[in-house]
Amino acid sequence: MKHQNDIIPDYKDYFEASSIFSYLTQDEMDILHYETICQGQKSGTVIYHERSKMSGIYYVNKGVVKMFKTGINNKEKIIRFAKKGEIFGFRSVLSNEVADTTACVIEDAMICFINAKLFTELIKKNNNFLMEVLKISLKELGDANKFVLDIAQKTVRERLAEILLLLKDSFGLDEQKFLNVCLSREELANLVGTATESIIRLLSEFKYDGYIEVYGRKIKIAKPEALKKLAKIK
Amino acid sequence: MKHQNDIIPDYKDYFEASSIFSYLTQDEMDILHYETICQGQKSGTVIYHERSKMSGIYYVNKGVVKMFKTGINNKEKIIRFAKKGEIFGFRSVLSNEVADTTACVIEDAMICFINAKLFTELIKKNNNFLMEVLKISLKELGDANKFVLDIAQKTVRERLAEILLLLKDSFGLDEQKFLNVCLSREELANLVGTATESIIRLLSEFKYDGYIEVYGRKIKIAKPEALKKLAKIK
DNA sequence: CGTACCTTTGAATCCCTTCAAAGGTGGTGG
DNA sequence: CCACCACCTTTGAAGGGATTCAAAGGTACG
Repeated sequence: MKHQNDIIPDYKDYFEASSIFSYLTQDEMDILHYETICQGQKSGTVIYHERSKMSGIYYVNKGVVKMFKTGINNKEKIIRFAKKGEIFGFRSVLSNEVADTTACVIEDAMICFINAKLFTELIKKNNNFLMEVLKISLKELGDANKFVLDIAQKTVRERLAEILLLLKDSFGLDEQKFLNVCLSREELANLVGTATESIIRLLSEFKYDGYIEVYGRKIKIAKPEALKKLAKIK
Repeated sequence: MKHQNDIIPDYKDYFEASSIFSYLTQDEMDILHYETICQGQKSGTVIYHERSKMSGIYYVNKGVVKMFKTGINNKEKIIRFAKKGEIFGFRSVLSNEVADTTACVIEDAMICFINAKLFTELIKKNNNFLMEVLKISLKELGDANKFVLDIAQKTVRERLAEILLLLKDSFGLDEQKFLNVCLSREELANLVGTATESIIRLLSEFKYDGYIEVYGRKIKIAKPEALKKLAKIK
């Protein structure tokens, strides 16, 4: 493994036991470790841009990456996050297309690069591994379709409540019920699909109603049940 | 092959040469033909409902199927269409989840059913076939993400223009430039993600501007370039 | 030929966006 | 260490796109 950074985790720590790579054989794992390039990345770093040609896929060893599409007036729409143990960038590599999202670090991260040749080889040789990539894609597809329904039919208020709960589920809460992820108001807006000002107004409304507490970018989910009701989740 | 219907196409005609099944071996193809159940289905027939357990996947030999999710006030959001040569229902089968959409015939169809056991066996045994299923999923994922951006940032007018062009691309035009698919105003609304009345007003606006011609449910794409400009497609 | 459903049009309302401006915060360099 | 600047957050006000409700006209099918 080629290290390009001073913080070097243990060999075995690069890939989570629960990650998709647990489906590889020992031999394949050895090759993967040898070929993988890991690098620390500061918050704000762009891993790749929309419309750029992809030379491989990425694995998040630590930190958080947001993936967004750029639309009208350069306004971003966050499609999903990639966090510890997850891969990203494989859609473009496997479809042989340029990237359709931009990937940007939002929490200091350790990002591992796996070149396209190796990744496609692993996929072609190892059926179990391929199956797992398919399952990840299907999960993302299900999530995307669900979001399409939400954004088409729910109000901004309902969507914000739902997004807060989704963030709770995917990043978890600390012992004081604070979300384990910090987003700017603009990022929240780009996630919900609305204007920054609307997010600000609604957060202060939720706060007033006692559903959440807000300290800067730290959000405490005080009453998840109330949010759930508000979000009209079945 | 078990026929449950009076119109019986040629053996070899069931599965398009260009379909995903072309990646099967001859042996696999024989088994597939033996196990597949094909049936004519009238427009309006529901193939499966949201939240129902899936016992297999479906192949469209002829006709068109719409797949939609049901949201607030039972309003539908059409997620995609399946037409000749395409499969549907595999997301739920492979994820081992209940259906997250309802599949409903909108143009008299011949639908073939492939039981889950056979489908998963084929997928596990034939890597090329699995790879194709992955590619279909990735295509759908890319489309879904694109739509999420559109619905988050574009106006209804822009989205309608874009949807008309998408319908043109996926169903084609006849020699008089009429869309080769007929949708009710409500279905168009459920596709664009808006109210039926909005679609009616906008269609008449497009008509007034000479971009389209409308005769009942038949829509003629008179000026695709104008629509493209209107849709703000890059 | 009547009924059910689809389409059309009008009017009122509202949710949300946009624009503008002020207040707050953090980081950097002199 | 403080001043300055850039960026983020907040609040107000105005405007508009889209929804909703209501009712009439049209069409298809039994």
